[in-house]
Amino acid sequence: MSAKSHRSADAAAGLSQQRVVLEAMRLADSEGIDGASMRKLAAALGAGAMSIYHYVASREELLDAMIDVVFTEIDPPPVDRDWQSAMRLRATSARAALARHPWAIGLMESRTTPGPANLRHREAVASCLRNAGFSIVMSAHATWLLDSYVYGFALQEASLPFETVDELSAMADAVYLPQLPQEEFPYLYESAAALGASGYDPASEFAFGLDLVLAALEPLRDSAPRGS
Amino acid sequence: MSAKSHRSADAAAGLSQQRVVLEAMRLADSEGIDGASMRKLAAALGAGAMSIYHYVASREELLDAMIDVVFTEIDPPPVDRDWQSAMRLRATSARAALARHPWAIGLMESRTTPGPANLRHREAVASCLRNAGFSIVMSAHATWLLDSYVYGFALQEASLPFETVDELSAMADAVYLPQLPQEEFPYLYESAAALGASGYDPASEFAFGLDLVLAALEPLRDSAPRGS
DNA sequence: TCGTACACCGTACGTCGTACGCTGTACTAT
DNA sequence: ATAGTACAGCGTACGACGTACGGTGTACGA
Repeated sequence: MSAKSHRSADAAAGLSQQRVVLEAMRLADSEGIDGASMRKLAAALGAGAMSIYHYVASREELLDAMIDVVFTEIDPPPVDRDWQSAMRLRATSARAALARHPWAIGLMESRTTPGPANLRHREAVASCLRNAGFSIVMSAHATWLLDSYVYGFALQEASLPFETVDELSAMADAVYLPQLPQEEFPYLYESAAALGASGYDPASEFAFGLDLVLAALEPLRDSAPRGS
Repeated sequence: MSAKSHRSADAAAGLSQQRVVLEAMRLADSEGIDGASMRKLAAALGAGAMSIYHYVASREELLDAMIDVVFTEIDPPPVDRDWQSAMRLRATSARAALARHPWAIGLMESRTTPGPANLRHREAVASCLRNAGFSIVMSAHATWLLDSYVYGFALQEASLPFETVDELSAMADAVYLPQLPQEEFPYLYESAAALGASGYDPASEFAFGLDLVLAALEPLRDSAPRGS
């Protein structure tokens, strides 16, 4: 018996807001967001259901905290790089984080108040763009555009019915193609056939659109700002 | 008493898969997706909770059907226009539909099998791009990019804490700005201040990124395909 | 007249979030 | 040593949820 626990099951005694939120994320990652119910979360922590409410005011607040941890995991754009590679690094990191935590995407829709990590991250992005010579409104445009792309890509990626490239090829050939009446959907069919044949990599698909957007944004900077 | 109803409360007697799904959408639009529970839906239809299961196998299937109706509301790219305006129309229509039905965005993440309207829509998009001279893989790239932008924009728009432009100005000045420590978040602050001053229109914000992406895609078509 | 199919419903089970009030421990002031 | 107070955690209970199961009345063909 550990010195700390004063009664019954200890289970690495001593909860904390951190431990609660992290365990909730672990559960949501592996079981889906419904797997992270208050009761199951408590059980996973070796505690009673109501104990959680000492560290989190409500389920809503827990979800907000989980989202903010996700933002913690997204690298801000590094300051010592040209703006394109800086933003590319941040976007890539964001996609990875959202792929790791697919439940976060669906959550963003209902949740409106940004947490501190979220704010810090946005500040870093705004700083990067402004210092690269974008005007205030241009920075806002660029942020909307880039964020839309990242979130939308993550959303689509999360709704793909497979996890790995091999699974795709297998599924495309075995399930998808036979179900697609070729006469009714000729273009979808040719596309699915090509995909099944060539394999498919979400990471490089993501890079394609990202580079295209970054390049299109480049000429919208003010000429000769300060650094970079 | 209408001739059709054989017992008790009629409530425009005669359910149907259509009526069920549309009422569910109406409820979700006005009360959020949680407002469209099976019981509340049944109540709104003047029926008992279990009656719904005669038209829909499960809640999951109901949600799938709702999503497919949303795709019904998105105009496919018209065939008689150049590819850019065709795709612009479709994207604009998609944004509008998703703004009308914000619950649909969060749903896409969990739901993997596309309904018939979804398939028809994707086919029309693929057809438009292929006929505009994009190669098979280029069409796929363009679709991913454009869809990512549309979905991501809708996701961000749905998580905005206000509905109208006036609300934004009011909120920016009254709530947002005072909460943002100017020393800690100088760039966010200047951005919020500019937004509060100038007003903000989601529709034109959407158009900005969309036009930029469409223009960036233009040179990726094969030279001299067939029409257009 | 009977039988069968259909449309619909009531009840019940297990789950959920959480309000409320109770425990036992630790620490502080006397 | 004693009393008081704060903290951490729990048990129970309530109303909502999705839905399995087994009705029950009406309509209609034979």
